[in-house]
Amino acid sequence: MARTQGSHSEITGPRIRAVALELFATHGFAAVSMRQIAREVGVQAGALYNYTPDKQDLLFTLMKGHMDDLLDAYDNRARPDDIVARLKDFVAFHIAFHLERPQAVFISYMELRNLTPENFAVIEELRRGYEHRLETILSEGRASGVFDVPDTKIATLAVIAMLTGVTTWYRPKGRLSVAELQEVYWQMVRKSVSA
Amino acid sequence: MARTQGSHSEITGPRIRAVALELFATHGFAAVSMRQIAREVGVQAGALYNYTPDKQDLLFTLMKGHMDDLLDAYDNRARPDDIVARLKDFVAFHIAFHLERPQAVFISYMELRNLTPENFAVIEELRRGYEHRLETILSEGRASGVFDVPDTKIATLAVIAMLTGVTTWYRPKGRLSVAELQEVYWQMVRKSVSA
DNA sequence: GTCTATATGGCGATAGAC
DNA sequence: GTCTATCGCCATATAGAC
Repeated sequence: MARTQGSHSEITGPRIRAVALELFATHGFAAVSMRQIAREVGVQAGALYNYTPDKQDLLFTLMKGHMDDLLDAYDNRARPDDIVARLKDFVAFHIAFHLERPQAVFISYMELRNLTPENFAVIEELRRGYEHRLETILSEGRASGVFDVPDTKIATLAVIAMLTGVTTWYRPKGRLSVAELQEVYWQMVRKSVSA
Repeated sequence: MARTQGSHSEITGPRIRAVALELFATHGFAAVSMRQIAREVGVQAGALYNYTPDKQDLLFTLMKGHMDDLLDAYDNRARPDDIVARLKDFVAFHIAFHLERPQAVFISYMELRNLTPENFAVIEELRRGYEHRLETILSEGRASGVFDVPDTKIATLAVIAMLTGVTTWYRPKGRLSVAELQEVYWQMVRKSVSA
């Protein structure tokens, strides 16, 4: 198929997002320029605007995509009937998912304040939806007497904060495998909410 | 005492740091300009350089001061003999200290990547020192059979991540008092490391 | 779809008058 | 100690040629 010289519509778009993800995660949204992204992609700065209306939209697209992936991945898992097993599954899922995409996780936690209010509201709503899935597990378990937590809302946030913390220090070459990490964290979470 | 017109050496320095703290926490280091800081302080941009050699030093001073305050405050507390009481004290201290200065906490976690490598190393060392204080508690408790944690290093990071998480959602006008929060988190931490 | 060129404005930091 | 003025540079985004 004949192609205009230098034209790569199917390649350049994803490349731009991949480069932006990497650069935003490393240096921060505000510290990265469109020229820097263009240089890394291998085009001139003006060409970026064929793919994104502006820099803000580039950030929003990355964060929205990450949250959609997170919710889709969780909702498409087999959901154990047993409530303890369901909590264990959540812990394992959260750790594995977050360790697989550290850059997207980093951006989604650090760059919230660089979103416009409208975009922030969208991401915030998705994040709350994810938290709600864990809170439902804790509430059900408490109702049936398996879990004992003074406040399911706080317990939800506490567990998620604890689990997400792994992304700040985990290195693939490290002492523990992901499976071992999942087990260590599961024991701590299990005990922290146990009756 | 006679004073040169417009000269305020004892006031301007602290004012600059207070304004920078506020603006860095709200918008991020990279997104805040020296002109913005100067405008908020009420001086011209050039005058800032009587107090700081550059923007980087302003950030480092804020972060270093925060870490020094944290370690001083912790080390100047009465330290309970009982190991469980010592862990409970750590939990209460960490929550109270962090909730009292949300902006400094925010900067210290979010702006690490905007430090020069030399400055980063200094902050990192202080942070490790703080973590070490908790790890010592967990190790002693495990040795005496009071705590059961598979890995004191991971347990340390997990507990700190969980506790620091309160700063991302706590609002002074909220449903729970700081004392109630301390109690809720203490119950979760206590159980998570219990034998 | 990508290029070059440019409009428009802000940046960190410094010099020298007062 | 603060001011005004400025250096040299980079920013986002757009226009129009190819």
